[in-house]
Amino acid sequence: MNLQGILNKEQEEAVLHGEGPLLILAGAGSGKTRVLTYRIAHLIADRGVSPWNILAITFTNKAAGEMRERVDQLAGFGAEQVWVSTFHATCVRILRRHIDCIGYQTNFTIYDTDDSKSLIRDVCRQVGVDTKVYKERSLLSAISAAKNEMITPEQFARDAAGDYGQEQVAKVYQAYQQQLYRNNALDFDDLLQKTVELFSRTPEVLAYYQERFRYILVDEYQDTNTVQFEFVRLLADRYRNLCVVGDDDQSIYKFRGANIENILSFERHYPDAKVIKLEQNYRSTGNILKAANGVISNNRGRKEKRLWTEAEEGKKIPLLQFDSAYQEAEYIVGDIRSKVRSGFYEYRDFAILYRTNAQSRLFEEKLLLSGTPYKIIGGVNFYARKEIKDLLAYLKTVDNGQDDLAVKRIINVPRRGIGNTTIARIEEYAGERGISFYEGLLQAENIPGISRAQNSIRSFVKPIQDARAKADSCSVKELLEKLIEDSGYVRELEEADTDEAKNRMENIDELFSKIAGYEESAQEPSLSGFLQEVALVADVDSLENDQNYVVLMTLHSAKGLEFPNVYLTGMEEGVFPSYLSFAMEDPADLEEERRLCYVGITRAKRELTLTWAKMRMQRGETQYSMPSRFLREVPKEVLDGAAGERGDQKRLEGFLAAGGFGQPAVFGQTGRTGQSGAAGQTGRTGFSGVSGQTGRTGQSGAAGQTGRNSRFQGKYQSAIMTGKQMQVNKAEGLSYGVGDRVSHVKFGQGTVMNIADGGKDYEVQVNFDSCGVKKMFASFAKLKKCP
DNA sequence: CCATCCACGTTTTTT
DNA sequence: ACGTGGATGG
Repeated sequence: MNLQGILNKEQEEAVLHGEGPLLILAGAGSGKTRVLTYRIAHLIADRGVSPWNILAITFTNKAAGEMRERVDQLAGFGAEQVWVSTFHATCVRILRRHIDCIGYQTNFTIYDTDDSKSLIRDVCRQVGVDTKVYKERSLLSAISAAKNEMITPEQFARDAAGDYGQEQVAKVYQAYQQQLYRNNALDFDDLLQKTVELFSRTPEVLAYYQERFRYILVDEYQDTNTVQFEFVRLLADRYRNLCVVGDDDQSIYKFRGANIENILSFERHYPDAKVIKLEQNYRSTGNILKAANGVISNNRGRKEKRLWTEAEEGKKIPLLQFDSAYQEAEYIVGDIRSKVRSGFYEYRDFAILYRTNAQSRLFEEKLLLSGTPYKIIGGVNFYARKEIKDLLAYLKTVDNGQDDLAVKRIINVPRRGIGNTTIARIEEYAGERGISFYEGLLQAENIPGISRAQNSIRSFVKPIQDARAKADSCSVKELLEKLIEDSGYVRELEEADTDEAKNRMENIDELFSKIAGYEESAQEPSLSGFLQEVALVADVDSLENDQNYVVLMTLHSAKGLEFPNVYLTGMEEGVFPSYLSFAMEDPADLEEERRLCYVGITRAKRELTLTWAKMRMQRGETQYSMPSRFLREVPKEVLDGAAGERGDQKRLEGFLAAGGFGQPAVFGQTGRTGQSGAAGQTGRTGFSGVSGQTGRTGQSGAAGQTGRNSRFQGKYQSAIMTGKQMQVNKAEGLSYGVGDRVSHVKFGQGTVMNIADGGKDYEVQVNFDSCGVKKMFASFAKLKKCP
């Protein structure tokens, strides 16, 4: 493979490294993914390593997907044999084959955090621990921490002896683990922990995987916790061809067990390890890098390194002060719009970053008001929504009746008149006989004291038994269709006829699209396969590069991403750094916040804007804050002098005087035209040409919809309330009209019959070739116009 | 058994 | 401010 001119000296050295342990300390933007992918390609092409013998591990599905793509491109034929996946997915794959060696069944279900919490609640009731004294959340994090440190319930109990509080936790931990086992379920931590247990207890299984994975590469190594480290260590033990890439300055997950020591002490574990530092940054301008270096250099206990770049200095960094968070949001949205209007940037070039999810609210409001397309990453996960969890519980029950939690979740959803008393009786009956809750239901006639519920139980069990009978011959889609029909789930929602019910229906439709997507892409689609995939997806994974919208997310979610324009917002003492990080007196917590700041700054390629507000609402209270200490740590010479001190006021005034956006005066103007003001604006400035957004911009002015600012605001407020992520704004307009041919992921092609303005969205009526007329919401249906 | 009301607790997040 | 979950009364 010819690497000439593609890599710098250090990168090349890392790529060409032969056998043995290798630690790559890769600063932000130094091309670590490039090094990893080229290294894989090099191993295959130049060293004759079989792709089959390579394992590449990442933390997120998105990172895995990206690496997969790049490896496939680079390494060409055979590349698909390389195992590229997340820690958790890797473990699931191994456990599905071998977990029977340690007593579980291979069709185990995976519990998410919500499931774990419910289980903890149940368990606390069982063992008589008061959840008012011992909160589920803290119990769960104690248990999770124990699992990450590979402390078994028995060992935990031993260590806890004498400490009443710890003894209670130990009791819960033990019972929790037992119940998981009975439910044939694993929580997220178990996936790692059980794999390590499997390796330790069955040397032949370990030997198989050691032999299989002769070359192991781990990305984001600074985020590994103790179990993950142990997992990697065991796998690599035989051939010692372990290559890890990480940046101790970007370790931001200590709170969930990431052990920064893993990277700092790699050389201790592998004294013969080769260490390569990548310090040349290819992402950001000189000023942005200086800011990042300035901030991070305040941390102690880090590996010394200094990012440098050959790139130009770039623009100075505006540091803007606002009286309120409201104005901060207004300014930023206006700034984005004017930069887009200038024609030099598109919406997708901007990211608004903040410390906590709650801060997204104000930005969302302003973006909606101005008709700017945006996407919020994070917040409530799609798969964490009630209706979705309900339906998945139905599917889980069909797939694996041993999951008591899933069964109990839906036994009375929709309402069947099965209450706590009945459930307790069944639990008791099943407990005595050592059978699962669902098996108990099947024998309901034998259970005394629940005669009145007999019919209800039958009406719950029947649809599930029917579905089971068909599970092998039916697609997942057909199975779920039948289940929601027979169980009356959708009927209940239809009858409710509220906005909320409508929203849920849309989410259910979305779930069907996901199922359709799965069944198309999977090699051998199956119910278990679908449930497994769904259990391991996150929200960041849904970030699509080809969509044109402003992205909003927490600093944590932003790691690994880059944007031409970044706004680092809410830079206030108490917000960022979070008050919790200095209330606890552990200086390590503050250092983690500082790393977070470093991560935020280094996301920016061309322009970075730092903002803070003197006043903002937090938890219903007005809070006044001082500027963040991190702002002081940014070297003065890279800050935009004109923007400092009073400069920001000037800018703001200038901006507003120039017509800005969003203020009542502007709305009055646009409203008057009766058509759509913002559309006129965007049209004039060549917005549609630049953005590549099709769409009749004539529809795009949200302001044009109503003349009255307040009414308009109310309408959009309700859209915010629903919590639905408006990936495609109504305000963006539709790319199709009545009579056009369109296609839909699930229903295929059809003809648009009608488009009605449904308030916060368009309701589109389409006559599909395959299944007739359907009504759907435009923002959700993602209809594509057929050429 | 179910609907309604009040109190509580709110970082960050993957999987 | 806001949603969740437990207690309470019908």
